[in-house]
Amino acid sequence: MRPDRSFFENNDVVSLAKRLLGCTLFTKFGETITAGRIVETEAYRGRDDKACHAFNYKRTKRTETMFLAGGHTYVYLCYGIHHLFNIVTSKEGEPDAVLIRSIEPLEGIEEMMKRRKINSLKPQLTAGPGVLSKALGLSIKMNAIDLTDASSPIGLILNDPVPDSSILAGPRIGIDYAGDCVDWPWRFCIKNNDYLSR
DNA sequence: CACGGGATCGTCT
DNA sequence: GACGATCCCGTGT
Repeated sequence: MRPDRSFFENNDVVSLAKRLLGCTLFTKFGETITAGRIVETEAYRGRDDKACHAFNYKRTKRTETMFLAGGHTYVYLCYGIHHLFNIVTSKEGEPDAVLIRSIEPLEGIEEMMKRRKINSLKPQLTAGPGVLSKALGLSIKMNAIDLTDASSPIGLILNDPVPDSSILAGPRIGIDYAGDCVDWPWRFCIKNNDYLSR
């Protein structure tokens, strides 16, 4: 089942990034369902994290979404091409988010391959924040959607937590500009999974 | 396998 | 007007 608001309003975005590993992310457009198991995430925290778009509570048109209550989507365009999908966390006014970096395909694999224009099942299908969005049909148009609304086309299913012993932590990707935050080990993945990025 | 570059556009200065 | 929380393909070894 979909977790409720209180799950997402957790103010510890780092532990939530770990908790989201193993959970199922899906989209349902009409009768078309595609889904995957989250295997890689990154935490971003507005309060003190220079890698976060909303660092130091910076409000712009784009970051406004991150200030919404936990449980909303935050989707933005990267390098003009890729739509990166995040889940906003913490209470309204506290701009934290978890970037979903990789999923392992579960359902609607044919549809995902069609969207990706790929004709064989390989990690490249959904391993990476840009390609996973494409596979699930996510785009910037789906910014600020409420995941706790049972009628929303995007949803999360809470599964059993992945034990710490199966989680690998490391520095985040592509944030060279983030000063002393570059080394924070806020990237998490499930050990030995075939669908990890890079 | 490591690398280098091109694609492409919303957002912020 | 510059630049990214990326990806893919080409080249060379």
